[in-house]
Amino acid sequence: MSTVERHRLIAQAVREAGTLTVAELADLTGASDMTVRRDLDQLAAQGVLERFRGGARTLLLRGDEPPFALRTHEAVDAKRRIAAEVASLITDGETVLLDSGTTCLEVARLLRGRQITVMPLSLQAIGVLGDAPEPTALLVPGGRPRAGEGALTGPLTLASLSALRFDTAVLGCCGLTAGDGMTAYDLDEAAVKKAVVTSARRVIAAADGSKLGRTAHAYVGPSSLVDILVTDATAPADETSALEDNGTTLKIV
Amino acid sequence: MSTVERHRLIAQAVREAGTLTVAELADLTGASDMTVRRDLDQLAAQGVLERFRGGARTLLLRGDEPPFALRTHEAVDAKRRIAAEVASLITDGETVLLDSGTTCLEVARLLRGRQITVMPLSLQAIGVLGDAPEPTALLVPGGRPRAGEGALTGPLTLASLSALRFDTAVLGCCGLTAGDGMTAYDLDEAAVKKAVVTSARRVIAAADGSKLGRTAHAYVGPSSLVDILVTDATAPADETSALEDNGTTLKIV
DNA sequence: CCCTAACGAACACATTGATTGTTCGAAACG
DNA sequence: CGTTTCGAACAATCAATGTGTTCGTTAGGG
Repeated sequence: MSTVERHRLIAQAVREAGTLTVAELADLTGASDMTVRRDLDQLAAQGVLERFRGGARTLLLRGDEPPFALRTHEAVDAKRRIAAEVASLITDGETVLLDSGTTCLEVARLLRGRQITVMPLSLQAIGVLGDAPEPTALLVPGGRPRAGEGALTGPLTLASLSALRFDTAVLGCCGLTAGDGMTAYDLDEAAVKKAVVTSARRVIAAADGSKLGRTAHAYVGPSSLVDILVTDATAPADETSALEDNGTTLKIV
Repeated sequence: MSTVERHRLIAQAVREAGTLTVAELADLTGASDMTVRRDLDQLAAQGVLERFRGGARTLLLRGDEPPFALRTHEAVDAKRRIAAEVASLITDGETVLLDSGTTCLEVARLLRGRQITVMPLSLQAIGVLGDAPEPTALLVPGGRPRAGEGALTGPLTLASLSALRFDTAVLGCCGLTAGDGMTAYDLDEAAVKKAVVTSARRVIAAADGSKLGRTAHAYVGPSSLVDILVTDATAPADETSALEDNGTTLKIV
């Protein structure tokens, strides 16, 4: 078992049980207690759980978004396929806005070296595209990164968005339904997504099936603002057809 | 010999000779020709030199600034000492502007975890501070990164700077003299440095001795806008005393 | 106040990834 | 058309990381 697998296993177990001891987790993972202790320290630093002497307890409430470091390793190949489709929808010469989130980060990797101008809205994507080879042009938006997520938000981000217009925006989202529209976990991020939609002529949403039919806290806008939705086959059929009725073009990979 | 040492050796040799063959460089470095070829490809990608069949020729004119990747490994311990002094001049709770350049990047490393708000003006520094532990707060300026340097410039950067005020700015520079003032190699960077000075209450310049008495192309402003200059003992004494006469406080480490 | 369990530091070991050199077939230049 | 250079592939080497063990220290409970 790799390190990240064990981290996910521990995070999930602690989240479900609420509280677990080091010994229980060592037993569960098959690793030594020292390794479990090191894992718990790392997960605590990521804000996933809280350490106490002898074990750990969860910090994530039900419905909370799992931290970025864990989401990165969930539904990996679905995200990769979705990202590949999104990248293929982008034409050379375009100016592209790239949202934060793990799926969009995967898109960023595929855009390296493409002949486009891209403005990524997360620190991670900036890192990926920061040393991209020619002819890719990078634009950095201002902003304050959300802890753990690296998603840029705030007045500087909104100002950067309002100063520019883009051919295509690639949007990630936490929830998307025909009824409740697009939603995000974080209010500031939702404000950024709203501005993104305003600044872009074409909006591509990249969301694996688990996001469809789900509703998060912060409202972004109606589903009709999504021109193209790229998702995978795990998306519920009733939801996708309802989204299609609202005017969104579907790409299921 | 490490990889970066060999790269520097090759870059310097090609720069001085103008043109060298793979065989000559393999002989010089003691590495195999395959390794030299790989090195040349990497240096060509960095814009240091131009590949041709059988060897490479320099792209750097005399007086040009060597690329970032090479400067990082020059005067390493002087930069580190200067950076340590700069970091010690910054008080907890301050808001700090951090310029681009290799010396300021070293400062960024020392600011990780400090209780400050910091806005770095280069991609590299953003990368270093992007996952800084609490209680460091990061602000990202907008901008277009200069190829190879990662220095953020342009209207978005200027807008971000004009929207904020800072307690302290840490400025790197390419040249600083009492007579010609502060100068940079790049016009856009000079414009950013001007805005930096305007947005900061206190200006600390971090420049190793080689920068003093040197004048580059783009004018930033008179030396009197530097409140504190942190440099090392290789700085020419006549220059430092002239700067001191202009009102700059000296810290020689 | 003491005892026990948990912790963290230090070391050894394994595994992984990066770097380098070699070989060989392909391509470029004269 | 021959020679030289190049690039891909493979194997060897080295560094870095992750893991487990040991042992002295510390925190908390009785």
